[in-house]
Amino acid sequence: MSEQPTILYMGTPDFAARVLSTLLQANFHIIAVLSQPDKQVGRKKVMAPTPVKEVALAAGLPVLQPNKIGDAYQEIQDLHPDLILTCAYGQFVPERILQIPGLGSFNIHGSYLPRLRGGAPIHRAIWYGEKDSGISIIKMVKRMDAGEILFQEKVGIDPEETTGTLSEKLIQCACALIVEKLPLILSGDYTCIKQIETQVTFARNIQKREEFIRFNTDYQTLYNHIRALIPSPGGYGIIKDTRLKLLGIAQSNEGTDAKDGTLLGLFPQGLGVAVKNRILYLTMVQPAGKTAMGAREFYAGHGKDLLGARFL
RNA sequence: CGCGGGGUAGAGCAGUCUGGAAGCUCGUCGGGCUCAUAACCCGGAGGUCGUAGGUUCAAAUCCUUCCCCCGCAA
Repeated sequence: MSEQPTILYMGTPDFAARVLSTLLQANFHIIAVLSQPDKQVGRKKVMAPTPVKEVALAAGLPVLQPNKIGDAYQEIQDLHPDLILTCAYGQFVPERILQIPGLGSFNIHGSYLPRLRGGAPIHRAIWYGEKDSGISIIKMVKRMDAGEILFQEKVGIDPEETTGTLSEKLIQCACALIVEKLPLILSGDYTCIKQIETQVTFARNIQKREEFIRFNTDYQTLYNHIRALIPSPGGYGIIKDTRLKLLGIAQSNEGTDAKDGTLLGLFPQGLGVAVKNRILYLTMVQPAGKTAMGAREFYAGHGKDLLGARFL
């Protein structure tokens, strides 16, 4: 047991927590975990541990949460990790830290690199209408997600995929891949492939203002935009001064003469909205101040006021 | 003390300002109509109006307590 190389794991959100759980279950020798600092969450200002921290604490692992990772340089060095593994940590890791472990520093990234480097690869994959994405295990270098690729695996994206469903697929892929390949990495049994720079694309983090959905855009673009934000952070449209989160949608081929954004009524498939002379169905919706509800429920309470009204 | 919306029938809402018989759209149950229906018609069941107290002849409605849910912002 103690002969195994030691691993320092760095991660923050649920995605990284699931991977950590899997690694622990597979008995890899993780000696400590780095995660983003706890932050106040919600209206009550409750300090919430990050998902990775929760898993780590449950496993009895020490957790470091420096505001700036550089602040923890000494502690990291004192841990003498043989290897650093990151997965959606949320901070840029400086070179001097990457160089600490003898076996190197590696990152699990939620895209098929070199496509979609950056912080929101899952959201962007759907937003950009990609047909597939994947998981890549790469060497960490100075530039974000630019290191050489050790292993990667593709994951298909269905036409009706959302960020939620794709995340689940990618998590499972990541868990399987890292459990299979980590032993090879620990033993140095791998080859590196340089990323082809001409094929690089970027997946910037989602900005607040990108959560606002306008209904006067191209049908497919709008559809991709909305499903990319499901379930989180959730895109919203504005109709009659009311903010409506759009949490479930479906395409259709049915036509309509109504202007873009017109709420056509309740159909078996959901609330019909006109977009470029085609109907888009809203199946799950959340008015500001309310809990999420299905199309039928929303229509029961608000239908008569909003029939014929238009989203901006 | 960050800003704000809300808790009324199984669901979603109106009613609260200007106290005075519990309403709307659905669902559900029963019946009818139709070649047919997540269509239409008729009828029924179902609510101590979040909690606790106060004011009043009378409280969903006014005052106060507490609990819970959510949007924004961070």
